Amino acid sequence: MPEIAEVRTVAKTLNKRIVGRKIIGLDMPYSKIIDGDIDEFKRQVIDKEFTSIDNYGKWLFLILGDVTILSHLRMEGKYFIKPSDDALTKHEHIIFHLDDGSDLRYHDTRKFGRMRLCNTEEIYRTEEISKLGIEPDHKSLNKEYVYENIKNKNIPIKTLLLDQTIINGLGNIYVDEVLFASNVHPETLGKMLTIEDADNIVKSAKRIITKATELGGTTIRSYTSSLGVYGNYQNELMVHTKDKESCKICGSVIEKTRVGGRGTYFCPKCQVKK
DNA sequence: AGTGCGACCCGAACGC
DNA sequence: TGCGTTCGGGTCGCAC
Repeated sequence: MPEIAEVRTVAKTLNKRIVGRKIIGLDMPYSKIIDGDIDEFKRQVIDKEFTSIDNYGKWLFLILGDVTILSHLRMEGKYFIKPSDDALTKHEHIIFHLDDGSDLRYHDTRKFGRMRLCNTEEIYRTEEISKLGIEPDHKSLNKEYVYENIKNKNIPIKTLLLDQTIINGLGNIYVDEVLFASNVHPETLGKMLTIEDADNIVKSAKRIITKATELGGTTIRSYTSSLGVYGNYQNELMVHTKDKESCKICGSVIEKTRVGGRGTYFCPKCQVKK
């Protein structure tokens, strides 16, 4: 569930809370979260200090000077800061003991999240990061770029936007919102879309992600908070989670369907399939 | 190469 | 009530 706006919120909060703290110990009750050699990971992060926290799309960068932990929260990954002597809870899988008596704890009910180590100067050359597209609100994202990347695709636009290689950072919630705002039906194949559709998608994505970032992201379902921080974009949602409710624009009944195996909400009147 | 889909996970919601 | 089943959601890897 954490998409770009939520990950930015986590990065911002972690920057305030752990920069300057040194890792003095590490426990890994469920070490499969970490890709690569576990002992090497441990050896590399012990005695390092968090120098800054950043993100690119949904990827979080926990920067420890010359090495960086790439952390992907997938659906339910969360970080918490707690006193070291607090008992571990069921879904706390990776525990960083810090030099001020607190822990940074990675919590993930579904164990889908992943972490791996890389050299800080090589972040953008890693397999995970190098293939990612442009962030929705970055100035270099424009209609020509999007149009060129979708115009030959025999794939539904919803699926294309969820694949992170064109636009980086949109997930199921914001893709539904962007397509609604663009008057594009989620099942429309990439090759059916016009440059005007691409323009609408770009403009909507910029507006929606800018607003969602300002509001700290979206808090829906059981996924509530990370580090005690709640987002407020859920109050702005037009279609996502609105099955059978009336469209705020035209009054039609919002429908729920599946596109590429994902729950998809849309307005049948505002978003006509081509 | 391009495209589709199950696996990874587990708790909540749902159906009987 | 209590059980079994379905759903969800990001990404990878395999199958066609």
